[in-house]
Amino acid sequence: MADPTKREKILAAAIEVFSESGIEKAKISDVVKRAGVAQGTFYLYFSSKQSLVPAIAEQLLEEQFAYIKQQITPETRFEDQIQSMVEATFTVTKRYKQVLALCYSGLAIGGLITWEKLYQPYYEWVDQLLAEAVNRGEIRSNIRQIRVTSKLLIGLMEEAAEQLYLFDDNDEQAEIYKQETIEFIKRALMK
Amino acid sequence: MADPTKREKILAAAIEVFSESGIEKAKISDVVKRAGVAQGTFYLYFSSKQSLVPAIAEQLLEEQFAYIKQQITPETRFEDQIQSMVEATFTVTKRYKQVLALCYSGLAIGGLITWEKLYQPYYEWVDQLLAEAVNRGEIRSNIRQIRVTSKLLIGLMEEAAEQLYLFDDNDEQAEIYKQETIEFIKRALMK
Amino acid sequence: MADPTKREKILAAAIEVFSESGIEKAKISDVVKRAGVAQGTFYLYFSSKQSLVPAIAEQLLEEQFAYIKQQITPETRFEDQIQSMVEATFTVTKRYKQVLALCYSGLAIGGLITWEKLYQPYYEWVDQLLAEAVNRGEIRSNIRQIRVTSKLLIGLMEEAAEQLYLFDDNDEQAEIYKQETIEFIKRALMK
Amino acid sequence: MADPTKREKILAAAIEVFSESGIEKAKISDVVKRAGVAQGTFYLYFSSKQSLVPAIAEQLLEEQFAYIKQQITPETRFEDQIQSMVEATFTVTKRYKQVLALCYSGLAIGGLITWEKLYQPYYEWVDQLLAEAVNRGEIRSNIRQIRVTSKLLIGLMEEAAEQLYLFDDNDEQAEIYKQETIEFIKRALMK
DNA sequence: AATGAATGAGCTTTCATTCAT
DNA sequence: AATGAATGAAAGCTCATTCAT
Repeated sequence: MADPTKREKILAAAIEVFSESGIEKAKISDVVKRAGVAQGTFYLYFSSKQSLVPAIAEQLLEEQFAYIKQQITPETRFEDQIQSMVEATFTVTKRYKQVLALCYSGLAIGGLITWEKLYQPYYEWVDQLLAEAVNRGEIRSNIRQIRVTSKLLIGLMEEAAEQLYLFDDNDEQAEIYKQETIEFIKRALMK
Repeated sequence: MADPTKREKILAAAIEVFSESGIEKAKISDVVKRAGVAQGTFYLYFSSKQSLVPAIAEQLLEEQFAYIKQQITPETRFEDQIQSMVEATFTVTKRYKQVLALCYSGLAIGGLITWEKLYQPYYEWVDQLLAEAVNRGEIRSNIRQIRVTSKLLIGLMEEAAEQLYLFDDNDEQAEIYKQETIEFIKRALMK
Repeated sequence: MADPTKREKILAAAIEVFSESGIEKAKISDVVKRAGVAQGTFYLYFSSKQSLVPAIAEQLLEEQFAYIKQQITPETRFEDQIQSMVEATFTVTKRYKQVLALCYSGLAIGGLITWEKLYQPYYEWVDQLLAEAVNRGEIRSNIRQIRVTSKLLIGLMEEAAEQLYLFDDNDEQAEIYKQETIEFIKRALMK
Repeated sequence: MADPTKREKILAAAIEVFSESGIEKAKISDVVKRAGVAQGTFYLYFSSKQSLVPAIAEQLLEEQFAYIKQQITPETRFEDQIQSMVEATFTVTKRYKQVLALCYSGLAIGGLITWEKLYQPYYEWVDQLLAEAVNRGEIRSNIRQIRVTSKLLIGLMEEAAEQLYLFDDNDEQAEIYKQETIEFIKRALMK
């Protein structure tokens, strides 16, 4: 970690280039050009083109998670928390839609375990949110395994946002998607 | 469609090779070798390597959709239909887990529209299922837009199955995942 | 061996290029340019740049051995045979001096066994020559192991020729080198 | 020669690395790592990677020559001297077999003259040995040019040792190789 | 329709060398 | 004298695609 700046420059450039060209078409030569470093410098910080993908995914998920956490107030009602989470998920998905698809595809190729590991803190955080809501009596208590529900919850929100922004790419429908998702979740979980 | 047999051989070989090697590493030369045709023959049936992906996806989705449709009886209660759909989705996902991730990634790169189009009949079919259930008074009638709900429904089931088979890859947990998914959906939609 | 012509073209070009540039500096791109084939074609006939070296060595040794064999009459006296062999060795070494050094160095890197294998027929042929001369009573019969003597004999002739053409590169001294070598061998072996 | 210690460390490391990896594969970065100096330090003592080869060769030949000289007593009979020289040559070749092939190949590429120059003192020393033996009437006096005979003599001994240790690599045959070589030389030169 | 040898653009990666500190 | 991060040219090799047969 001699010079964090340089690694970061490369990573940032890589996110841009990968977004624009897709992972297959992206050339390291473009990445380094945009990062303003020499070709060889790339290999001081990353072992290969492939090894960029987890690094990008990590950064993205971290930003994403940080943003969502920051939007949620722990003390509020679960109902409001859901609304905030959905809003946050849609916001973040919109911002990173290109790269998210990319990461998904990049990791699908060989790094499913990595992906799972990166989501771990997010899962744990939602686990806790759910557990507290159960304790407060806000949501049903017949959940067999909280982790599974957390995954369904997160999966559903992301699925909805991806449907909207990746496939429909229709911002006018945003409200409908969000409301339907919130309603879906609230009914599925709340008493 | 002069010689359906040859096209099908290539497609089947491609599904195998793509599953084994991933989309990037897969070589046309391996596909044709396994299909038992010459290198050039490939280009009589497909315009490029890329063009294989939608073709694979199409075939897979068709099989998948056919299987699910066949499992569902139109006259039964929505509750039973959900159960059957979840079962079917898990079954199909398990069978094609490798290739599904692949297709997802392959299409994510450049063909999101295609993907959407391929899902069209599936969406329509679920739309109708939901509409009938609304008519029968089995599920809530405050659904703003049926298509959005269909997407959420399908997305949730696939998400759950993928979580189970792609990430956890833990067949013992299957029952828990299924039950939780069914419970989730029933509560979300039924009166 | 679909098209021997193309492989041969590449091999011939490689011998030229390798002679001019040395093995390290030689570029495959130059080889194919001179051979008049595409870059990729090279890899249809050779698996790598490295794999050219044994192929070149093989061809060279074959030519060399063929030439030497053709110069020697089996029925003549051993004394005359030695003279012819030395002459032939010097002739051939002179002709291929560039590439011989090259092969020697190229094989020294990783393929000593190959080198030994390529010499096998030459060794056997000299073995026989010596055996016959022993039978005819022309050379001393206290040779412990004919193969060792064959190797010494061949090694000495090549060493002498290489000294002359690679290091001294002085054609005026040729006669002296040859005469001394012949004298050396005759005394060493003949009764 | 500001800091002989550092130069020597690099040289010693280079001999090791070159022996293990061969000259092409050997990396300066490995050499400096093993020498325990920084990458840039290398270029304070050597102008390039290529320039290492003559330096290595020089050191090796010096050691080799020193060892051989030390084994030979000037006053003894030529017959005994030959025996000692052959023994010494085999010993040294065995010890340095890896690096010798390497040097040979390394110099073959571009530095034949260097190689010749490095051998100069060895040639001169053998010249003198032979001259003295002629004077003492131990070997035949019809040698046309002593230098040529010295080269043949040295070449033959090294050739034999290399055959044994580089190609056969069969220590059991050592005695046969040595005896045959000694016999060969004695007959070739002695009255 | 079928073949498969030939193509060649273009990629990643390596590593000797430099130079600011 | 010493460092080691940074450089960037250079090359081996791959593989989707073409085309003469």
